[in-house]
Amino acid sequence: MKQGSGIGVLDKSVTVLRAVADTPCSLAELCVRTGLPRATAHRLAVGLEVHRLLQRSGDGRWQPGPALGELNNGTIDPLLDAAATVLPRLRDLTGESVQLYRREGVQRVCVASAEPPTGLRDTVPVGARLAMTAGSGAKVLVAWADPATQRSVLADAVFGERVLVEVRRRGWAQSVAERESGVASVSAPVRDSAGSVVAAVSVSGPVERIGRRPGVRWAADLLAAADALRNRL
Amino acid sequence: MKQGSGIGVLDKSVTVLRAVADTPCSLAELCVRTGLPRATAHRLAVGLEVHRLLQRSGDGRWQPGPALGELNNGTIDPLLDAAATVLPRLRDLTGESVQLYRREGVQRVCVASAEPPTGLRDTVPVGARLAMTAGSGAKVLVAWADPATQRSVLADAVFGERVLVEVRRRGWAQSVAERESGVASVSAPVRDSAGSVVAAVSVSGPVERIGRRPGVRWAADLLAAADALRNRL
DNA sequence: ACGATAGTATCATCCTGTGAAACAGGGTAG
DNA sequence: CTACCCTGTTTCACAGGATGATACTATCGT
Repeated sequence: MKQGSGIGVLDKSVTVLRAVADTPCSLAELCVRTGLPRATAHRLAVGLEVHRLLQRSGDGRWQPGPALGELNNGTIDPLLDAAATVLPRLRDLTGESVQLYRREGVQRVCVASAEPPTGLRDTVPVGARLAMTAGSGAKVLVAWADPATQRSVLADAVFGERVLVEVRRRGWAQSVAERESGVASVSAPVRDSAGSVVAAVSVSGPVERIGRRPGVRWAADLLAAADALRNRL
Repeated sequence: MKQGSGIGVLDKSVTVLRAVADTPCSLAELCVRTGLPRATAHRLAVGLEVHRLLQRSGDGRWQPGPALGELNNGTIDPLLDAAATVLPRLRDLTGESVQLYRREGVQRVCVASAEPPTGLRDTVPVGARLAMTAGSGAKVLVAWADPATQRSVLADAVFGERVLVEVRRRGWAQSVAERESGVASVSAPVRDSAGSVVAAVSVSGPVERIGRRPGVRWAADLLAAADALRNRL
């Protein structure tokens, strides 16, 4: 899946920004998260700092800078605002990684995430584009998509129309090793006040730990989180 | 004043982002605002669009993209949030350009702006760093700065300690052709709930139109705007 | 039909960004 | 106290990426 614009420096810079979006980190950790050599990661991070897109905390860790809010002309996305408190709470409750996805055409984008600080865990960087052909978040977003999008996606999806009917009936979806080997997840739709599905909130983690039916454990918590998000829109 | 990081593509990309932060624009206008050749402006804008840092409105104009909010980990700056409504209102009331500045060391940064759509007007791009040695915004930020910063700035400023005493007494500052020839401005401090000055809000425009004593006309409106900002912090 | 303007694509050229290596500083184990 | 490891920062030869003039396409106004 195309993640780059074709402009190397821009692509790497965005990789760096995404790497610290969820959690601040040291330069060494930034190299790990981005895959960049230390000299390159350092040069780009300092460059972004000059433009106030990144800043360093007191202990030297890299984190998002104030210009991100300024370049947005003060526009606050209420869903992201709500996600900033709801996702960490769901992560703490479940002990697993949590993501929020939005549909964009026949792809989905991770627009917010919260993950446990240590241990084996599923990491989806903010900004990452994923296919809509696999995974519980995809099932949810497709289940409530327009018919044209459904037809387009189902042509290549690992699930079929029957699964989508079930997702709409049950109100949530789960998957095992669909998007990624060894990972299971469960997702629920986030609706706006008009009832339209505007995002999907997901809990994901290794199959060995969360089992093949994570919905049994966490559907109620997920639906509560989805409601909390909806109530803030 | 150093505005660049030394990484050409990053610097140009940020120039593009800043150019559309306040008001969306066409590609042609983007070239004017950034000074970039059309091929370069187009390539960078499309690259930023791929990363969702820019997006195109229905009529093809470039505007901030959703990733800016996402990369910020949902962090909302209440001052910028408040500025998004207060600054446009002040611009409409005065008919002139309005800016919000924050102090950063011995410089100030324009963190929000609102300007009239047409005609002769003072443009300060969001993200621009200005000196603290001239201009009404500088006077306000220095007047309430710590003594060390005051001493450092006053060594090179076009105003002296006496001016700062007067600014603190009066509660606002004005200037004529200090930061820029032909431009006059008036500024007021924005305080937080503890009473500390956290920003300066300014009205600026051509001297011929707003006169050499813009404070007479707009000090009351400015102070009201500063209060409106403070009440949202 | 024509000219102007805007958006998009191409590609020869040259300048920029890369990243291995070196350096400096701090922390820790022996 | 010394040696080693790790982290952050800087340097610079070189490879490759970004530039921007130009061409192309589409739309609009006269």
